[in-house]
Amino acid sequence: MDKRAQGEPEEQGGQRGSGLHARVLDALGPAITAGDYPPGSVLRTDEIEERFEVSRSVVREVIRVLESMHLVASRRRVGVTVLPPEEWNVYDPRVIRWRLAGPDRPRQLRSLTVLRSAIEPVAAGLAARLATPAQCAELTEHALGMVATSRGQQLERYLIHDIAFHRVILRASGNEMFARLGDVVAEVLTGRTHHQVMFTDPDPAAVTLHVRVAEAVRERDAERAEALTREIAAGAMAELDVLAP
Amino acid sequence: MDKRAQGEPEEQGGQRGSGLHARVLDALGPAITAGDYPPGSVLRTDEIEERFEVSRSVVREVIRVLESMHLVASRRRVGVTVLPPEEWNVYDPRVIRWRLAGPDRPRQLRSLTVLRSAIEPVAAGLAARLATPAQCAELTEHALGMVATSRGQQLERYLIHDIAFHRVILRASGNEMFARLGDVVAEVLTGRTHHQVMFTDPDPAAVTLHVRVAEAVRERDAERAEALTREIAAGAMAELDVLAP
DNA sequence: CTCGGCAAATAAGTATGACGTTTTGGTTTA
DNA sequence: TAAACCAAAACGTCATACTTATTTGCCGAG
Repeated sequence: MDKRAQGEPEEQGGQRGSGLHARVLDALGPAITAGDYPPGSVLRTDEIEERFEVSRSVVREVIRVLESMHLVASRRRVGVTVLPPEEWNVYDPRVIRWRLAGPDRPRQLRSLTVLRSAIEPVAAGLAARLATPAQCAELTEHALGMVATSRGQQLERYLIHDIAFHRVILRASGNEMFARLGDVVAEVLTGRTHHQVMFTDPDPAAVTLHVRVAEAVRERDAERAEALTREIAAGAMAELDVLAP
Repeated sequence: MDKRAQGEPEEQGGQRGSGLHARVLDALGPAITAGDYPPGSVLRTDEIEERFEVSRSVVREVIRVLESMHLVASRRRVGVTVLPPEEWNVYDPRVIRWRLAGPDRPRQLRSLTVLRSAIEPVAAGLAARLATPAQCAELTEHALGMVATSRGQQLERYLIHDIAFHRVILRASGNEMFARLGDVVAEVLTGRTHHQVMFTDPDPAAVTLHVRVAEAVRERDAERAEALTREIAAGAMAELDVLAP
């Protein structure tokens, strides 16, 4: 057969995974979640095979993965049909990433922010009751880091502390499902920073709130931790109304 | 090769999907989530191949799906290594189902209930602002259905209304991510009913709360809808402390 | 004795051809 | 006209050959 891409450094775009499997998946996944194939459209395996110049093995494995995300359903004699968005496993990190990278980004960002505003306050309340001393220390450290980097064009460093702060809260909640949202929060915060006008420093009020949350957790004041985090969440929602369509 | 399972009705256990792929997946998935293979253990494809008497293709597709759930990671020259629970995609419906069916059930049930207690009040608040008249009607209908079936050993019919009620709230919230938790809630409620002593009728207080939530949503009172749902959630948490280890 | 590189072994990754199975839809027949 | 039947289409499964990355460990240089 024809030799393709034999090792030369022609790494295109921003996908991870260098295998053929990953390459096809990172082409089809985003395309589907972007709505390029409207619900109900059918893909045939041999068509994909031809389009990407890969073998059936690869295509079939990709289809299986897409199927496991409920993006498509494969049926005999009919082909691989694209499922409507309501069916998608919207909690799958890859689906989230794909949608954040596509035209659905604003809507997705809003969904995720609402999700955050529901989860994080409860997580903070739990963290106040369960956080280890080490976690309390981390929390304070990152809150102070946010203060230190909140002025003078240090958004990138600020972002790191911000993400770490929320990650610690989610992990300290002691709930595995909350903990798993750390990546989602990171994605949202990163997206916000990188799409915002890069000249505006973070809202000082938000910074202060983070410090006070760390304080409340350290003092095991669950009520206050929850209430303060709810304020942070409200801020995030308000910010969204300014930025998103 | 040897002919295996050529169509005779030897359907074992409670898994859906009759393909070989589904059969192997429904054997390996539960085993891994149950902890039968401790994190770090390695599975070799040809070993699985032999154990289940299926071909390489099938095994590879199963591995790819397990990999997409972050239950395992496949590396060349090493094999397929089982990942630690912190890595698992705990929002994948199948992972949830598998864990609920295994020894991790109590812990999983607790996680899910905490998740519910964070999400559902916020969802109810949103539903109060966004629910269509039709959804309000559904809500009332199911709340009344719960009342009607709350006495006299009609737990199964009660359960149906209970599930439907929560599903409508989650869908009416207008948030796709909330909506997708409908199945999770259904799973939790079903599990609770079927593991509880089947002779105790539902708590009348909880029933009343549902009726009042429907009322609040119908009257577009977001605050009240949220507060009442928070009470329902608190009840579910309290109930859990009685039932779970 | 240690370090560093080269070579062989190993297991996953990919390609391909053959066959089985289910669904669909048209065609034939009562 | 309606029911039964047959054939084509697409996925599902199997088997096998070959490729590639990674690890292990041997061996020689320092």
